[in-house]
Amino acid sequence: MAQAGTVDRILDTAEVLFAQKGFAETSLRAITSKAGVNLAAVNYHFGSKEALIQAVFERFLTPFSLALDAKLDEMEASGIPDTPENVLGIVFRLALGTHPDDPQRAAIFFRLSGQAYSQPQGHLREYLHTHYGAVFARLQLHLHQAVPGVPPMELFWRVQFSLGAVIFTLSGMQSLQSISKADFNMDASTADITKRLLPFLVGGIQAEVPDQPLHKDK
Amino acid sequence: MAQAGTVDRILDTAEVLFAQKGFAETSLRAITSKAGVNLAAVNYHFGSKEALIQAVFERFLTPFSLALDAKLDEMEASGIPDTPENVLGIVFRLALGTHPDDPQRAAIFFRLSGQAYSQPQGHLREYLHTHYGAVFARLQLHLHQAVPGVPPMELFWRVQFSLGAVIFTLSGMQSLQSISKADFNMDASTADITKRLLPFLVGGIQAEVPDQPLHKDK
DNA sequence: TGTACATCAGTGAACGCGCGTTCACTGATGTAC
DNA sequence: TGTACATCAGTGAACGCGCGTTCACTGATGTAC
Repeated sequence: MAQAGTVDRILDTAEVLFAQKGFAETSLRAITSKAGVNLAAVNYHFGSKEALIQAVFERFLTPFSLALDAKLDEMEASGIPDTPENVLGIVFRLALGTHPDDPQRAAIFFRLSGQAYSQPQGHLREYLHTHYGAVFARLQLHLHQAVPGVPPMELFWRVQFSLGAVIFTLSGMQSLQSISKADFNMDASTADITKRLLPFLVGGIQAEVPDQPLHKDK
Repeated sequence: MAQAGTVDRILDTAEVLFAQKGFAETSLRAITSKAGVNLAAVNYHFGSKEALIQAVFERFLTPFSLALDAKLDEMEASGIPDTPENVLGIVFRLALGTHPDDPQRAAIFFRLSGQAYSQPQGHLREYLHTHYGAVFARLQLHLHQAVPGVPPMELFWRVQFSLGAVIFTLSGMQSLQSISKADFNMDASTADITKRLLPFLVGGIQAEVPDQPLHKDK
């Protein structure tokens, strides 16, 4: 990968920097200088910073969604039951990838996912919905079967809450790790944190839905 | 408030814009033009944008932490038990304030809290720890008594996860509301969402802690 | 009471900086005849 | 085989823009003598 082409070097570097600092906070100058390519190369190959972001998404999400589809096939074929642990566990293991100790990978995945939702302009979200909406819907269906007592809309929001917990935590990892170290004298790897996250999210997603109406509906 | 002084007009406007778009995304020109004051007035009265952010925090958090202290006094005096619902409920009601239908207020509170943690430079976090660390520690103590089975460090992380769920959701409210409307044909107010959040967070915080060691410890 | 000076809120214009983007250009490789 | 042209990856420098900040300045109010 040291001698990879310009396009791949840009994508490799951009992926890491975007995950570490976010899209807006990562300048093209930072990417190109770290990648050892000319500043103008990004606009030459991708057309714009926005298009580079989209390309990073595509290169990352395409293999992920294929793997997720395969895992769900496998799950259905072998009769593994739909429980919140199983469904979320699949996503987490895929997000951590084959290198569960690589602190970057899960952060990249969830941070990219999160940016897609919080992006004010819709085009990125629209792109993702078009290309990856089917897998996401399939995942949500399994989750719904795992917690049939939670109405779809409630589940929609709980998935958002979960995404928020994951993204916020992984985004602020550096700060949080130093607090964790100061208060408890203990380091915390990404793998540790995702293992702490799973029970928390499962507890939240399968929580009982209060049956009183939500708000002033007599 | 229409005829308030320059300093208050800046603070009022900055608070709203910071909550809507975040600190980095809100320019001094946006604040001063909306507030109807001169651009240079911010640096004249506060010294820098960073100091303005700190002033917004102070004006918001001082009454909040006083009210929280009072509520915890009240709770202890009247013998209301420490349950996750009660402890989180207090925070939520205070964050929503006296106007539970004001979509801004909760967003301001949680977004400000969140920025304090995710800020890469420590000075803002240090400032908050000095001025509001005591109330926060008291809150965490009550939460610990509400879920005695969860070790302190696990609880620390679960509070982070909760913060993340709240902040991420409220930050992306505009986007999420349009998705919610498109998929379920239903509007969602901030008050609705905080009501959905409470059971989710309670479920997550009181989830059982897996007793197997976390990672490769034999 | 009048005058000189100090203080202070507020202003308009400019400064330097980093940003994404653009543009004219180079040099290597492929293709047509 | 040689020559003219086309294509394309990559480059260095500049562009315009919005940003936070700075600076000289104004005008009103207070204070000293």
